[in-house]
Amino acid sequence: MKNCERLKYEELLEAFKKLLKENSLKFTSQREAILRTLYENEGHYTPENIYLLVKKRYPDMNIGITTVYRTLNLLEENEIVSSISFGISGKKFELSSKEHHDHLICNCCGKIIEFNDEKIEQLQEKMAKLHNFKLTSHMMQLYGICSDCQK
Amino acid sequence: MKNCERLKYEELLEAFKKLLKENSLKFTSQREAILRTLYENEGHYTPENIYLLVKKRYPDMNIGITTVYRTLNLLEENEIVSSISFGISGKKFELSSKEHHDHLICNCCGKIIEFNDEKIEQLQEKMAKLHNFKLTSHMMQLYGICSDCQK
DNA sequence: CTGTGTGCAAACATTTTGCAAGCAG
DNA sequence: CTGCTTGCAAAATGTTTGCACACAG
Repeated sequence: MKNCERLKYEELLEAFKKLLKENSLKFTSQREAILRTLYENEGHYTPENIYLLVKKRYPDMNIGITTVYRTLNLLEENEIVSSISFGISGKKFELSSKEHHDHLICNCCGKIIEFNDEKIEQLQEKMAKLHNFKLTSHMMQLYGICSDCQK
Repeated sequence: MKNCERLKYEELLEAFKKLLKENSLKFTSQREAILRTLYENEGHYTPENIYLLVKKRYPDMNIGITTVYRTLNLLEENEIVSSISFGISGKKFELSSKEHHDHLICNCCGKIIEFNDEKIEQLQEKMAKLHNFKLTSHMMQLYGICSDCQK
């Protein structure tokens, strides 16, 4: 796990606590467990995935999948995680990093590669302007066969 | 409805019949009703939407939502329709046109505008190449507030 | 006739909601 | 203490499957 460029966990946690306080919400062990699990497992997960990861990481914690859904929605509303719905079954969530990125998805093994291209971003802005849209967000997915699966 | 640039319905129908014949499948009134409904209603619809449109257009036809799902899957496998899953609840389908396009989606009223930008397409190809992906398809969605909703 | 297609009901899968008890502040 | 949170079960959605009958070829 590369730590150099990433937000430290403590900073993330503080941001979360601040957010909770501002909204008169409570800091609970379940909420922290979900946040930490997302932090420790970089990648894209379904609520079910995350639920299982939390149970594995905290075998003694009593947690229900309902809480995972509720917490993910809370985190998404506050842009701490972001979600993306790929073709099949449900949304997948990941921790938002500071940097926006797009996804390259292998049809064969499901691998997801993230990338970012400044020129594409600029063109997207241009297209929005052309249609008088005030852009709030965007996502792009490229589907294909990754180099491993081409062999 | 602009007919000038579009495939005539008869051509679409012939292509569908050909496809059915090649796979030893049968041409039924329900299948035609769904195809025609998609043709007559440009736009992006959920299976439920399409089911209701078909019932409205063919009040005397006995049709179940199951058939709509099965037919949409059949049409999608054969690339006569394509689907896209937006954030909320389920896939939406539309007739495939010859031209690939991307989507500009209003967060407020749900309006969908289609567009295409050759430069973006080229950059997408470039990104795929950079990661040794063999590209099969891609989709891009820009979310924002449309000009009407900004008022 | 044969085998595919259909509608219905039931099964599934995923996500949300109602509720009584638990716990953070 | 107060009221937000939780887990559970049930409900609500969205989609697929099993089956007996219908019908296209």
